[in-house]
Amino acid sequence: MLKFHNTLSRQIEEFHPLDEGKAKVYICGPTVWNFAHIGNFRTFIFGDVLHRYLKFKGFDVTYVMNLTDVDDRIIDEAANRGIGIDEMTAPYVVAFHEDMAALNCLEPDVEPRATEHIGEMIDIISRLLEKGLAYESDGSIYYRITAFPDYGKLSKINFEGNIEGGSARVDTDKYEKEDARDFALWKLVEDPEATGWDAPFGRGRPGWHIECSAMSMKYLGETFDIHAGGIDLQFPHHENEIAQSEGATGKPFAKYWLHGEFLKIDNEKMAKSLKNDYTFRDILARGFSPLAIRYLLLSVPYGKQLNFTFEGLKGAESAVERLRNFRRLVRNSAIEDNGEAAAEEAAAKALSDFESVMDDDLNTSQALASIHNLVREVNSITADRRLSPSERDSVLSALEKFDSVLAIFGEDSEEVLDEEIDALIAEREEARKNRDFARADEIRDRLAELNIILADTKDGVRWKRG
RNA sequence: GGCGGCGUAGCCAAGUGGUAAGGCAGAGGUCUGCAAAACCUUUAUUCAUCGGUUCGAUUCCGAUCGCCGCCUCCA
Repeated sequence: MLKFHNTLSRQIEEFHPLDEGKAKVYICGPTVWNFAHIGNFRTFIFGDVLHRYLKFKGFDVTYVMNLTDVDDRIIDEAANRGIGIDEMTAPYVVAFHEDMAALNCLEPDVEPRATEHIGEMIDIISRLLEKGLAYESDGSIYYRITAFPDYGKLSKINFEGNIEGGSARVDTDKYEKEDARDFALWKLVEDPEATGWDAPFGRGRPGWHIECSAMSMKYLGETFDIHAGGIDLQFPHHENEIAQSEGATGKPFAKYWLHGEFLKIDNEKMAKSLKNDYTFRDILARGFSPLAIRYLLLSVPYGKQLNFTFEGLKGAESAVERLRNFRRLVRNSAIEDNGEAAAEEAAAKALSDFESVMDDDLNTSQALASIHNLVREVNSITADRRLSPSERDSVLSALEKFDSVLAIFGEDSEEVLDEEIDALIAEREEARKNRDFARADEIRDRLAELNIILADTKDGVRWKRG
């Protein structure tokens, strides 16, 4: 039974989420105005694991990730350059897709953009106006928080202490708002030259939060299962989404809220000023593989801060390589119909461990441990004897299942023996038999230049591409 | 000022009221012509500090120190 530890979900136990075999998931995606940094990808990779695990559990999943392309920074920069918003964001959208693909993330079922859902946003704002949950002031539209008593239940924010405490910066001067906490749903654009959209309540631009209410409900319904995103979005973004959506529909919005915690870099916060806000591309340029990056980002459960270091990334690289070697060795291992089943039992145990820890709020840390345990056990077995056919099949099948969720093994390059390589290996074997080790090593070096790494085992010569 | 999280071996870290997963790195060994890979053994009487509750706490409570986050459209 899949459980999440989010506090809000515990408060709404009357829900029976995921009980109809369907899972509807919305995750707040990137603002497509630059290359996303590695911290963003932690959240997106966690979202991907959620997506994959729900499928693993047999749910019919609808996974929606939005691309935020309505943002004053984007709109104004596009206007400065005299190009459209789409043209402005296109390179970053392409880059984002490339990065996500490199990180083995499944494509979302829907990837809606804010610019294409202005009409839906206007509809929600109109409903809020009708219900008295929104009001017009100086041509802009604001949400009336005093009319939504549940406000603050997600982030458990205490406004009284906050505001009286003196450190909360709520700009009361800028607009004529009824309450300092009220937020913009629609921002009036007075300059006819400036980019804006027409609405019954005036020409303007949508507030930041309304897009996610509009797009999530359009594709998933007024009540859906899981809403995910980075922890920083919890307040005010997600709090405001709840207020807008539940205010407009009168129905519960998302049943579960999952927030990806922040990354620390070398135990410091990630910040532009510290110059440690690496993009995925920066890290690739340092020679690390996407698989290792994915592995490292999954090595700590999503709800905990993760200390990202390049030393840790090297470790992840080794760990991934070990897993890949293991799969290759099992796949190529000689088998023997010996009726043994110890490895089969280990595989079954590992799978059941994997599922029970993943069920517990997606504990990827322990999920990885269950895989490593299997590796160690099967390696011990194969050191002594050959696997039985059913042992080998069950181990390979378990690995496939693990990887359908974690996606850390990567593609297995089919080891088709080129005739040239084949001939060289045969020649080397001949040389070794004749104890002409100089020649044997020469051939091994030659193959190494071709990026072929040899391994002599008692079952014959193995090779892999380096 | 308000709210929340964290502090576990050299490093990254999981976890639990009953006596510490996993990975990386290190050390020794097996195997090998040498390597590589793999395997075995090995690294925390101890989980920031000080008190309290308990038969028993790393795990619960309180205090202290340190770090991080949200309250600023930064994942």
